[in-house]
Amino acid sequence: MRAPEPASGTLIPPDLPEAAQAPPPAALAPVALVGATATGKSQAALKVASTVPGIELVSVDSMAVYRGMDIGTAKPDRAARARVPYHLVDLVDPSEEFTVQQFQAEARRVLAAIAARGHRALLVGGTGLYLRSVVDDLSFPGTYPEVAAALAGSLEASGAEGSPSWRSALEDLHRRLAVLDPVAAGRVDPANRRRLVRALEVTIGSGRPFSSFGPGLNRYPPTEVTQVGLRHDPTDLDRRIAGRFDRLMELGFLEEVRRLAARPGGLSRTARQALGYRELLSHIEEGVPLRTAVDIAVQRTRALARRQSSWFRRDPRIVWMDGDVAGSVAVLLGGFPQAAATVGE
RNA sequence: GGCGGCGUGGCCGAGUGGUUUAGGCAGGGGCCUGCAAAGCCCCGUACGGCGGUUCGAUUCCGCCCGCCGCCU
Repeated sequence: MRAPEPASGTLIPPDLPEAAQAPPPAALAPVALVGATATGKSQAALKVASTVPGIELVSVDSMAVYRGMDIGTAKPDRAARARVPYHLVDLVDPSEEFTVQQFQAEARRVLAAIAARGHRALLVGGTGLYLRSVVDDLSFPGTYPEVAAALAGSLEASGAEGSPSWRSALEDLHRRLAVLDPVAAGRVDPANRRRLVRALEVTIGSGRPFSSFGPGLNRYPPTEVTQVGLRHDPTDLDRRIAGRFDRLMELGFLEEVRRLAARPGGLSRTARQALGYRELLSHIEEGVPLRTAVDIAVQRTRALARRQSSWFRRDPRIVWMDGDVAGSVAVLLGGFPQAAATVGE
């Protein structure tokens, strides 16, 4: 009898979804478990990792990379992480900025190490772009801060954000991109300042069209990574989200945010946009009523879940399952139903 | 009981006697190669009820209903 395993007779669904019957991927190729927030991915992954030998978990979560942001990101606790290798969490200090680029580099390193050990990686997480960066081995163009600053500066100088002159300046930028890189211009929404500036930054900075760095994200080439999507009834998921937030508050989420905010470096631009942190920060720093902050956080989390579902839904390579996926994933990873069932007894 | 005010789409909230019937939030859909738990785009003919005035009423008048305030 193993202490951490709750009694469960449903570890293995009687019918294995198609994924389990699909041609087996390369022996050691990673498997990914994806889905919206609060869907139970991490729990399922931990379950799998504790039943199938040689599995190492790799988090694919843009916010769990920050040290000290534990409660709000619902990181597995110390005990769980002691039992199962859990990578790509606690990579940087919350006062530092972090981007896909770094994530990808770390992921490559970790995945190589896992393979070298003869182990198998189970990627778990809900940050779509981060996952794509490893699944599709995207190559990100570099960054050209001076160019970006100049572009941003010209926009700022044109007037207040949203003003007519500002809008026309934005249109000018899009026209400029259309000349330098028509393909990219076609992909970037003229109103999306951030994407627009980025495409221009790369094109001008590198001297190569932004679009030449990749086909875009709406191409889904074959990959050796088997991706399993965990789906949930939307109403049920909303309930889980609200319930989970209450639980996080009870665990001392507010205190965690206070502590982080009080640190010398505070929270970086990227770290402070984490859901829950952002809203709780508005309570701490701007006096927004706690109740309001919490309500907003829950609402925004629902919105996030929708965006995540929408993102993953588009990827035709993902095999969807609902309910208890741990058993199926275990099989996929080479575990045996009997073994898992025995542990679950 | 009297007097006054209010009653707008799920919520908040402008407004007008008659071209496209504000806006915000929530909700739904979609997008995306360096902030991605972020960012961006699209989607809503609603004016409490019944009469009246009017060529035409959500907007004016009357009554009714409901809410709020004050008075007795």
